[in-house]
Amino acid sequence: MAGNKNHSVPAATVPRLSRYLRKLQEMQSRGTSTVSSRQLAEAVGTNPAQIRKDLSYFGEFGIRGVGYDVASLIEELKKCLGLDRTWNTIIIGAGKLGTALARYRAFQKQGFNLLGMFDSAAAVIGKSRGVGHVKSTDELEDFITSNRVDIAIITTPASVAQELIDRVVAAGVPSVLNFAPIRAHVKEPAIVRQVDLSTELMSLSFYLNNQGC
Amino acid sequence: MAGNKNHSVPAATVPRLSRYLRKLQEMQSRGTSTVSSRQLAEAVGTNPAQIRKDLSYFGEFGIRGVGYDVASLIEELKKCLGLDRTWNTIIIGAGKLGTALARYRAFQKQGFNLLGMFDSAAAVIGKSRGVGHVKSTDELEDFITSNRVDIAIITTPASVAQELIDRVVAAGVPSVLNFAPIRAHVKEPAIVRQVDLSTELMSLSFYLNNQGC
DNA sequence: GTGTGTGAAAGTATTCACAGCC
DNA sequence: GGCTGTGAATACTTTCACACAC
Repeated sequence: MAGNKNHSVPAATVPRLSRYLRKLQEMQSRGTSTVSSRQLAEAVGTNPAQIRKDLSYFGEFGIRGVGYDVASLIEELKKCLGLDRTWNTIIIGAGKLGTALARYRAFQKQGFNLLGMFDSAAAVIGKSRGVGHVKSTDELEDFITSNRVDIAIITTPASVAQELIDRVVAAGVPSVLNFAPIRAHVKEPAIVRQVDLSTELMSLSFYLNNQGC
Repeated sequence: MAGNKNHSVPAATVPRLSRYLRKLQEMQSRGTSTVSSRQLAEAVGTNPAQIRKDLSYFGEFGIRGVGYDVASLIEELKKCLGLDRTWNTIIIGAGKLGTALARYRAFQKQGFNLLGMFDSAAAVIGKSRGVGHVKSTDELEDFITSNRVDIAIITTPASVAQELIDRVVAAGVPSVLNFAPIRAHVKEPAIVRQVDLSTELMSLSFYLNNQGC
């Protein structure tokens, strides 16, 4: 069986695949060569049937009575997740958070290639922030036109985030990872994901506060 | 495992409440005093029924035929989310990301009070990182014993994250917000939430790659 | 025997649609 | 007229349980 289309893959499955991948890579580095759905489920904190069901959307990767070969399951998952290629990224916002991400080289190893950083503050433009010089946001459109940019990572203040997202999407960037504390919107067919510190803190607050309201 | 959750509020509702709150605060600062579920839904990108259903788990906050009073809905949501009080936090890991979070004062305004930062590297201990001096992780247990710490924010490398989480939870911290790229586990009744950059990037990769696998 | 792959069942979440109130 | 609050309906997700392969 070949050519599963991913519009039938449940949205909830996708982030789990990346957690399976990470755990499998960790197991591989410790010398594990075979794993059952039960062992992997234990390691990532889920149910074995969840894992088998998730994998079943993409193919049959296991051997009955045995389990999964760690190395080949890693390869399959990377293929499913589109990690058998390189994605070009830019970071917009060269503050502390943007700089932290630029210097976080771990994801370069997974195929995310940081092409450049942009900021609007004269004080940081031209400075080195782990990936060449910081460019002016004025140059965004030109840069996107002459380089394939797959993912724009937004680490600007909330006040300018949506405007910058609109600009990069209009210039042709197909996806956005937004760290600014706004609910960003993009025009179809572009896609956006949010990383939202304050929502996570407030969720903790809710569960800590379990006699309130 | 037996997961005893708060009341009967769906887990999916909780993070949405914080997004409603953020948008309402933004609307209030622009002078809006009344809002209908349709207007709020439009602003946050969801369905009006979703909002009414989410709010209905906590009470009846609206006026039929009119909508919601922005100011009083803000107050109600803050109460529901436990934001009518102060939560004490610490940051463990004084690298770029930890420092970025420490300097991000926006969440101080929502009632999250940063008590201190901890690191294990001699080079940063004692340095100023936006909130007094960075303390040694050796002092964690003493600090937690003598100060009420509600939330530990983990911004360390993956290799030491789970060990530090185990230590702070054992010392009595009831909740953890983990930025390290591991799937952290905590012993009941402590709670943990993950902010996972690489999972988000890989999810984008999956959807960008829509003819793969 | 062991463990996968998968329909069916159970459990959650979202959306509809309308009664009731302003 | 408008809009909320909510049971009912739909859609989605997880878990069960067992046929089947090793």
